[in-house]
Parts: sequence; structure tokens; C-alpha cells
Amino acid sequence: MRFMSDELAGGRHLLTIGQLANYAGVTVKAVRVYHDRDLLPEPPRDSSGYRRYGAEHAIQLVKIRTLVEAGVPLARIKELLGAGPEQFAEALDEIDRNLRKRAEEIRRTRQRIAQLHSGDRLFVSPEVASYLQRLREIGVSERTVLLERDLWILLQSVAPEQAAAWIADKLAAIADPEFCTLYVDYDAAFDWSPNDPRLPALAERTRQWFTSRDANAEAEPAPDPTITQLATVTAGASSPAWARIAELAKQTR
Amino acid sequence: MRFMSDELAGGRHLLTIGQLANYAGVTVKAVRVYHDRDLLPEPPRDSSGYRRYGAEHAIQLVKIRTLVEAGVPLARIKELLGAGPEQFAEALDEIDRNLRKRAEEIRRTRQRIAQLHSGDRLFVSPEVASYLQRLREIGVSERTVLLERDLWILLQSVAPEQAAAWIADKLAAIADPEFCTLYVDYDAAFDWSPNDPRLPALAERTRQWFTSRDANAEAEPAPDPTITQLATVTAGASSPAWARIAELAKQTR
DNA sequence: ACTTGACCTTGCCCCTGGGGCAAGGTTCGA
DNA sequence: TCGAACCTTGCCCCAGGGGCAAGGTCAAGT
Repeated sequence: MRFMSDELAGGRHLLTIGQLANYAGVTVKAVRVYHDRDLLPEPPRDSSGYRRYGAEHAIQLVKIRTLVEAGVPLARIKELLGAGPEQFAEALDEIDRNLRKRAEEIRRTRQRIAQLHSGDRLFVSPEVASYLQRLREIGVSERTVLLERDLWILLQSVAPEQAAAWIADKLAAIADPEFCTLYVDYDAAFDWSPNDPRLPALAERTRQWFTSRDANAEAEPAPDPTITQLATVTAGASSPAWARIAELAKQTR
Repeated sequence: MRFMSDELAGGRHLLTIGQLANYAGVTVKAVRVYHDRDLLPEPPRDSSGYRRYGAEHAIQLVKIRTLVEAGVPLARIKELLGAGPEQFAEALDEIDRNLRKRAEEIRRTRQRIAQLHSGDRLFVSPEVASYLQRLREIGVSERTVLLERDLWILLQSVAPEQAAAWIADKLAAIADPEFCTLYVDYDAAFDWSPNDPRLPALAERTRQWFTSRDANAEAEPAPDPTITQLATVTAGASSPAWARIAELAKQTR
């Protein structure tokens, strides 16, 4: 009969790779990878070629696992274990800062995931989101609101700064009750025939609203042709009546 | 002169891959990977072969990025985007649970990292850690404490359950002042010559302490030969005097 | 009309941190 | 003495892209 301690008598290295891995809570494969990467020194082998580990390896392995769990890349761990204690302490500080940052990111991601559930706050800027919300509140149809949303998405992608300037303008406009009724009437006109007799009046009211606004505002924000055309073209593409209004507005101007 | 909107007039797809990627906060490469993985439909191409995206792609891409950031594998994301809304909601719940779990893990990892800074609480069980702490408090040399620590590490790796039983025993013993003075004397004897005349007396006191303890305890915990041998052999390997004491104790028994 | 720089295209190989499997050799407990 | 549970090396595979090559295209300035 043999005791395990008979094997130990010869030296301080008695753990098999499986025992070591189990102790540290890692897989056998991981231990071998750490050997390959020179993070953990290769221990002596016993007579049959098995690796035999001692307490010093166990300690080192727990350090490695702790750093790995903290998200430190293996190459960096190798540097750290070889460095002096003051660099090590400094590195630990930085690792802790990273961990805190990651916790914060998880917090934000959780909020995002919750918003993914419903709503479009995720796809547009907060300003645009509240603009869309106002549209819904004054009774604009969901179809038109979604059309607006898509327009803003495109706008923010193509020219984020001009989109920001324009949305500020729109947020101001929607505080005006006259603009609201005008918008609601536009919404209703979506399905009208392009020959509907009510269209010229709507175009005229639109023209008047813009005129009075431009009179009040001293320096109107430069009306970038790209963006205004983008808006009209996109809108016109979905509703023939809206396209007709744009045409009428151009003629009277 | 051409306006960007001239290109748009033909359809609703106007973003280049770079604009799209920039809007969603991902790299161009990532967008192409999502095409390869069938997460994001391939948009139409313009006359020169460039991909041209619309708002619907932007929305889809933001969803994808949000899920990717939450750590959802691409294959799973593909399933989710194709599934019905109730499965989607269910999946979001599970993802959120995972995120919370990860936040908790980060909290624990931060504590571990802090302990890595100094101390050996990471390498042994809490019971062993407090035992080692007691040894330091009664004045045992650091060298011997480290020797004990390494022994416990090996013990916990080879036979965790017996180590747990033994440490309970040791924690009881160290409450006995007689055991403490005995331990401190052992510590001092580490460097003695194996022929030192004080050794037999020390061996005799050891024998007596064990005898009286065994008399008090009715059922002594099965003295596993593997473990006791491990202890004696490991200890004896580092100090000839200790080896001599073990030999003396064996003779008198 | 030409150039320059920023984009776009496809294709291929590279990285991390291991997992899985093959094809053996070893040791343990009954 | 046998089967289960170890151990050994070696090789290929995965996600989620990054980097680079070798081109084609576009807008602006001169």
C-alpha cells in the first residue's frame, strides 16, 4: 500500500494539474495555456511525465485567475507578474478604475435594453424624441409621426449638426398653437387627392405662417437647400397631396 | 451643381455605409460582418456598387449594437430579431438578468483585486486565514507562518474536506494557551541543531499535550495517515530539528 | 484636366482565450 | 486485472471583429 505522502517525501511538488486547476477554479486547459503564454512556470515532471505543482504555483495561479476575471489580457498579466511591487500596485489601481467604468457601462446598457422594449428614444436624439412626443400629443397620426422619425434619423446620419440646429427650430415652432393646427391639417391632407380644392388654401396658410415667423425672427437660421429639399422630397414621395402643396408653395413664392 | 437630395429623390436609401456606421456608433467593418451574419439585410446598391441605406437599416443597426453591447452573441441576436414580440420581451428580461449578474460579478472581482494587493486571504479558506492571523498574533515568525500557509494550500488542493475538518481542530487548539506556547517554542526550535539537548523535552511536552487533548475529546477526528504524514514530511523537509522531534515522538509513542 | 484625400469594394489572414477531440500513456480503487 | 478517471501532445474550431492589400469612386481645389 502506498500513501500519497510517499510521493511528497521527495519534494514540495505534489499536485497534479487537475488538482491545481480545481483548487484555483480554472480548467486544466487554461493552466496549460498559461504555461504556453509563460504566465505560470512549468513545474517539474514526475517519473511518468505528469506535471507536479507546489503551493507557489497555486498562489500564482490564483493571482492569474483573479486578474483574468478582472478582464486583464494575458499579455498584460505577464508584465504585471514580472514587475515590481509599486508598478503592480499602480496597475491594480488602474484595473480597479476599469472595473468601475465597466460597471457604469453595464448600468447604462441596462437602461438601453429597457428602452429597446418599446419607443424610439433609442434611435433619435432626446430633442427629436420630445418633438415626436409633442406631435403625438397634439393628435398627429402615428403614420406621420413615423415618417417624421425616419426623416430625422436620415438627417442625423447625413448632417448631425444641421439636424441639431433644425430640431431646435422645430421645438420652438411647435410651441406655437398656429403651427400645431397647421401640422394637424397637413396630417389630415396626407390622403387627399392632389387635385383636392382645399389644397391651395392650406398652401397659402403655410406660406403666411413662414412669412410671419421670418418677420419675428431677426436672423433666420440659414435655410440649407440640401436639407429643405431632403424634407420636401422625402415627404412628397409618400403623399401626392403633400407634393402638390410643395409645388403650390413654390409658385406663390 | 448637384444636391445630395437629387440622389434621394429616387428612393429612401441614401446613407453610405460610413454614415450609417457613424450614426450607430459602430465601425464599417462591423456593419459588413452583420451583413455576413444575416443580422442586417443587404441594402440596394447605387450605380457604382456602393451600399445605400435607409432609416429602417439605421433602426435595425442600433438595435443590434445595443444587444451586442449587452453581451448577446450575434447568433442569438439573429434569432431575437426574427422572433415575435413576446419572445423578444422575454429574451430582454433574461438579458437584463444576465447584466445584473455581471454587475454583481464585477463587484466581487473588485473586492478580490483589492485583496490581491497584500495578504493571503485569497489563497486559503477564511478559516485558515484566521488561523494564520492568530499565529502571527501570538508571535510566530513570518517564515513559519508562510510554511503553514503553503501546507494548507496543498492540503486544500489534495483533500479539501479533510482540510476543512483539520482546520476546525486547529482553530480549537489555538484557543488553548498551552498549545500557543508549545507552537512558539517549536517556531524557535526551527534553527536548532538536530542534536540540541533541549529537543527531547520539547518532544515530551508535545506528546503530553496530544495525550491530554485526546483524553478530553471523546471521539478524536480520525487521524488520517496521509495528512499527518504530509504534515510531518513537509515540515521535516525544511528543518532538521523538527524532523528530529518527529522521530523522538515516534519512539516514545 | 489633373491631383489629392477621403470613401467605398472584396478578400484574406490575424488576434484572444480558450473548447473539443483524437490518440495515446498512467494510476487508482475494487 | 479491469475500468474509470487521470494525464500527455497536437491539431482544428469558435466569436467578433482588426488590419492590410489592391483596387474603384467621389468631391474639391487648382
